[in-house]
Amino acid sequence: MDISTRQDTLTVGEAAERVGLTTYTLRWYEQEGLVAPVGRDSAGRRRYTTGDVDWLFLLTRLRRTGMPVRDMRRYAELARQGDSTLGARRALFEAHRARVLARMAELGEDLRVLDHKIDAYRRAEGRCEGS
Amino acid sequence: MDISTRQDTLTVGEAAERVGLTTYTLRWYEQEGLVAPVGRDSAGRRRYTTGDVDWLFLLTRLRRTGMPVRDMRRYAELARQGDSTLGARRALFEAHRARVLARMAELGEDLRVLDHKIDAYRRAEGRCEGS
DNA sequence: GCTTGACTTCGAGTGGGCTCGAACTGGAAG
DNA sequence: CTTCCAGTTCGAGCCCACTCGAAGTCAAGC
Repeated sequence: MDISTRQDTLTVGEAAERVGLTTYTLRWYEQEGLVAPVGRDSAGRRRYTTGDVDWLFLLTRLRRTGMPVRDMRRYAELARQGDSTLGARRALFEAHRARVLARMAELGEDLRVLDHKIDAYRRAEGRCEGS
Repeated sequence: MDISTRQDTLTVGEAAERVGLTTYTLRWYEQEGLVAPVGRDSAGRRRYTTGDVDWLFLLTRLRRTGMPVRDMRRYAELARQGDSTLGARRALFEAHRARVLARMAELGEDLRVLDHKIDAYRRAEGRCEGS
């Protein structure tokens, strides 16, 4: 309907909004090699395909789970090399999965410490009530 | 038995090892007001009491659960003000607890994305097996 | 045809959390 | 008495992940 949305591609601003990153960050990711060079329109402006946006979304999940940008770059390089790296990519994800699980377990333990502390505060408040 | 461990206090190096931080970080925490000024021996060296170490341990849990140093400082300030801030400190912990829970939920979702991806890689590897 | 606003590149700046080097001091072991 | 080690202070430096300002370009709307 709107000629500007024709062709199923998004501008950097639109893509940024979709994936929850800023336009600055999107350009920086490309520059850092986390994203393969994005297609351009006749005026040299980036046009993000659905595939590009999916890739960016995946990157945000990796990032959010604590993967360093360095490792994301390595992953992106593997992906660009095609099917021969499928095994390596899976291994990378499995290793990362294990780290995320460990992190969750750690958070669970830390949560128990917080709970104990909250309890201690409740008891202390009870004792100080009348003072 | 060892005269140097007399008095139940630890040097900065020992304390660092116990809580899993570096001596640099321990001094920096003190400088940043995350830790009240630590007692000194006759030569001006820090001596960490059991209480100091417990406090440091708690700080490491807060840090590990993603609390910014800024908030840890605020918490330390409250603690230094005594019992009148018990309620505020509990509130701070409860708010933080909620954030940690949210973070864990988020990690759980992200984990599902990772699992789907691992699955996709497995299937792709199966398909490429003979090539 | 002019204005507006989102885009472009480039390099510099920011904020968080440490991390370190330099120069010095003091107590314990040989 | 000397050597050594672990401490002291101070300010500077580092790494990460963005974040931004400046100067310019271009297409669309009025």
